[in-house]
Amino acid sequence: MANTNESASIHRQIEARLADHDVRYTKGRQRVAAELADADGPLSVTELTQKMSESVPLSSVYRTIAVFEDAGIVSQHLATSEMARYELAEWLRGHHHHLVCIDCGRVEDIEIPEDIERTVEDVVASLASGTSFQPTNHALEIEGRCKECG
Amino acid sequence: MANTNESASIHRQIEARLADHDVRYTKGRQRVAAELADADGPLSVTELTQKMSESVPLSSVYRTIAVFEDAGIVSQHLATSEMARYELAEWLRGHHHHLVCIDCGRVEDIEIPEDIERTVEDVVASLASGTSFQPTNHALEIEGRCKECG
DNA sequence: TTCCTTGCAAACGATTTGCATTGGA
DNA sequence: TCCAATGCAAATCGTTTGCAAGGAA
Repeated sequence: MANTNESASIHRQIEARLADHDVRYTKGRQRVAAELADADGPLSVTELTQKMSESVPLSSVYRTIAVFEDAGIVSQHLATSEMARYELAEWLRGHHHHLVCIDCGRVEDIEIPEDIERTVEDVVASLASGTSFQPTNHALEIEGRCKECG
Repeated sequence: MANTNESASIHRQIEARLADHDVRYTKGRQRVAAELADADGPLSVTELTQKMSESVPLSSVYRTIAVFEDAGIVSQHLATSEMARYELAEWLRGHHHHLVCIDCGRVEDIEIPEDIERTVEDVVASLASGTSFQPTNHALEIEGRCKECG
């Protein structure tokens, strides 16, 4: 994700998506997008703000996140945390899952081999088949202790 | 879970666990536990309070939840919601997963056949094997549209 | 000029906490 | 009696919003 080409491509896609929603891709929004694209896991608005060198009011970052969420550019991470954390949506960063440290709270993205992913999808499909629930997405969150807290 | 015997057993287990933590199983706490045992999905403190006939201050329910969480009796549901939702811990209600409606927000427990569960565990194990992350638990959240919102 | 965007401060809502009172062992 | 548990009100803290100033088309 630190790759320059990928990053440029992501920015272009975000710009296009925002254009569809008739909103501008301003510098402030670009900065937030850059941090999200660079992150290795979902970030809270506070973390996001701290990572941005120049001082930006929290409310502006909140508004940017709201615009992004509305346009489907970011999604909120499933968590038990007191603070919401956000990451680029799947169509931008690819399907992935999370390792959540139960001690320090750190969340790390994890990519999962295609064959295993297919297995998970089979599981989801077979679970839903008995019900009238129509699945559109799934999240496999793995809790445990990370390297540092191990 | 509406079964009386099961329910009685759960209360006994909770009482014992609380005793281990040197806290009493008071009437207020029993009422909260009863609602949780009766629920078919995780509940917010507000929902919990509303379900309890007699009026109880929110702060008391919050405190009960805090005590329960501390004793490992309830756990907080993984969510993107603005309000935290709680359910009885796994050792009390068994391992299960969730169907989350992306329209109405309703969360429903889903039990998963043993062979499929084993598959999920294999997936988790194989994902963690490459890392220094030590998994202790996992959650498979299935998002989609429920019967009513379908 | 015309709107969208931003900053600042105030408002909100979920959750927590201080303190005095109640109640169980 | 003694300390945990509770009710109430005030405090916190993440998040949202009103409004006026700034900026792009």
